[in-house]
Amino acid sequence: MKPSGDAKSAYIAVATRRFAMDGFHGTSLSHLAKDAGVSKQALLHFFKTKEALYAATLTALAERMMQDLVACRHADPAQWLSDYFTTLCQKADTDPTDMRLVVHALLDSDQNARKWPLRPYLDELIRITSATSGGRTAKISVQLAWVSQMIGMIQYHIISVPTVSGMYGADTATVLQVEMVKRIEYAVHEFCSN
Amino acid sequence: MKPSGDAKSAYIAVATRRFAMDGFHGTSLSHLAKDAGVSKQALLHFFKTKEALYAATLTALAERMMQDLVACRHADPAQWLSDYFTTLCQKADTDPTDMRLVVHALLDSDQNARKWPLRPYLDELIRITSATSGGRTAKISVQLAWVSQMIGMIQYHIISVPTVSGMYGADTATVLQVEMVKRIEYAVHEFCSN
DNA sequence: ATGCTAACTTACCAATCGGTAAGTGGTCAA
DNA sequence: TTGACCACTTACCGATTGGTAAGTTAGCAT
Repeated sequence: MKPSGDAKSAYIAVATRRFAMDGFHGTSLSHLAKDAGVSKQALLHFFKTKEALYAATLTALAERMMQDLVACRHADPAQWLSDYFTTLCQKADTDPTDMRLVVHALLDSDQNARKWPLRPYLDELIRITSATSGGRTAKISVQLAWVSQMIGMIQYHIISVPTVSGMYGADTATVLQVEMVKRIEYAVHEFCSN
Repeated sequence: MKPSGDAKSAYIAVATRRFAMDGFHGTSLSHLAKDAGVSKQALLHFFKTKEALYAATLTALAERMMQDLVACRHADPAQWLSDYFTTLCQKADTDPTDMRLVVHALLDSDQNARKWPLRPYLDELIRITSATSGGRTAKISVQLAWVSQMIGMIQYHIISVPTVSGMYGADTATVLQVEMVKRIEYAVHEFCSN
């Protein structure tokens, strides 16, 4: 018998991929079970409801994003932000799972009262921003606005690239990616240096 | 008996609201029928499948967005863009339906081969951008990248405002809105003037 | 009056949904 | 050896899903 933690996190990994692709309502427990190679009651053994499993994937997502952010730590906060946003954009380009999951969760979030697990991640981003020479002068709400504009640009870029490059040709995908990285670096420089 | 066109477009209006709120998979024909005050077979009489009804809402959405864009026509293309993006942002702030529908459609679009109806809208935006003094020099793909960055910022802003202002307090919503409009004007000026 | 068609309705269908109940087989401490 | 526990399975449940079939009703041209 496998140890408990392994199976549980394996189920979360499977659920993460499915929920990111098809959203909460587009994913059924049967599909998840088939993906994981077990019966669907194996999932319900660890997570009492489908909602609970979804919440667990969102919690894991939040931890992952926070770890990625901390992993880019740099003495210069502006460099930290620039590095983080750039690597986030590039990693998401090869695996858009996490970004899709965030956007799906955003679209679902306002009707049910599920608590939003990305608050510490946003708080940390604001903290870094407020440590830059340019961001120091701005109010917290303005920093929040800037931060959510940045991650919004990146996340939207990721979910729209397949469709847009499907319209205008596959070679446009690389242009979109390059332009996004350029805009990130420019925006960080413009906002974070006085 | 009502004329045909009225009922059909009324059903599309109902479906637009529901699909925008809950997405394709989160919306059932029964819910739509209850919203419209008819039996669900009334919907299936006009639209043979749920997918067909969804496609019709997306087509109507595309026409609406194109009309809104054309309605902002201005002699100066940069002013045109600035006006359009700003009014789009403000109208969507009071009624996020269309923006939510676009994002839902984006998340659904890459797996099935449904044709994307917003191509003419994007083309028109690129055409306007290429008419500005600053945009004239850029390649088409770069203009496409900039345009999709702009509408991405706006659409993501709209779908994230409820959640973010739910986290940081209701009064942050106005700050987010004001900062978004400021960023739009700045970005248009920066990209469109040489 | 009659027949045609458009716009529906009621009745029904197999399939699938999330979830419950009751085991089954293996591991491990006592 | 026993009994508890854990990870899981099979069997099953009522509700809901998208969709079909067969009417029903109203307007309208002939």
